[in-house]
Amino acid sequence: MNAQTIPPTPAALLRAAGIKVTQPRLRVLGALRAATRPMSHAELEALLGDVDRVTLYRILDTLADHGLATKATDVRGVFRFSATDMPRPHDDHVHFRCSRCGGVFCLKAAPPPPPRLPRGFRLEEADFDLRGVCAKCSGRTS
Amino acid sequence: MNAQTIPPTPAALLRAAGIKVTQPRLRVLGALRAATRPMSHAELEALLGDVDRVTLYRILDTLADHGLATKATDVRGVFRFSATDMPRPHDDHVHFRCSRCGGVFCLKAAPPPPPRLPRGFRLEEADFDLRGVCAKCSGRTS
DNA sequence: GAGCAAATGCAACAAAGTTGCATTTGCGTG
DNA sequence: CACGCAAATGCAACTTTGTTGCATTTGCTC
Repeated sequence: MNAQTIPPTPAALLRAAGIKVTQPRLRVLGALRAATRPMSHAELEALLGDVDRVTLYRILDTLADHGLATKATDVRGVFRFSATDMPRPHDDHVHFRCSRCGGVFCLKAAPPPPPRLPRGFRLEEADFDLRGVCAKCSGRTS
Repeated sequence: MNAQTIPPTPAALLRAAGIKVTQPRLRVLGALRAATRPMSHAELEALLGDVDRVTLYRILDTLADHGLATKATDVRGVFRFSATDMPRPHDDHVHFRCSRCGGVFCLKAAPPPPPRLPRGFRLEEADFDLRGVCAKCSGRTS
């Protein structure tokens, strides 16, 4: 029980989680831990090259099920995964989505304090999602 | 300039917007104005029966472009349309999405006041979107 | 009523996921 | 070390949500 400053290898993490150590899983977990922001399935697929689409979906779900990754949906409703215990810079956020051009703007405003949740609910992430018309689009009346 | 208490017919609205009055448009706008909540493409398609999928998408976009409908994305990222100037009961909202079972819970808490927007931005809707684990899912450790 | 642009309908495609099934692989056991 | 079995992978196919191209039909103006 000595303090570990060396980050655990993907293989050690998989073993510790009690799931088989396979080549695809090592690559996915490695990529996830190397990433600086939550990654979508499409991004990981492009990054890893030749992993099977379905296998990648399943590996990501498995990692999330065993606590090695966090699964969250982004503003567009697309799943994004990040390695657990990795620092996540863009976590809580205020977004503005332009309903005309579809652009997403990240506002610098701090997200408001979350309301009290019903008993048993555990908060993990919060997005304050605003929609309207951005400066550029509100210029042209269309 | 006399006060109109009679709601305008879909046909009158289409004409006023300067777009052609067609059968599919009348049906879509009618359904939208009869609906009590923002409708997804799939819901409208089921409701209307035999409108072409693509035509329905295009009609909805046309109505939105001409101010007769409002296009917004729901929590899942799916477009929802509502007739403009119709009362929309579920507009501003606090949602909690369970990252494990995917369930959406509508919290009774009032949405927080929106932050100040950059110049030129016009706010139309706001969602305070929380994610985490719901009471039922946090029961079973899995 | 004729002509033309606009709108519709159809086929096809794209992105994001899911499901079923056959094959391969990890790994505990002898 | 090799054997066997469950677990993981890879492939094909299908779903949902949305978009694009093109031929045909329809609304509206003259």
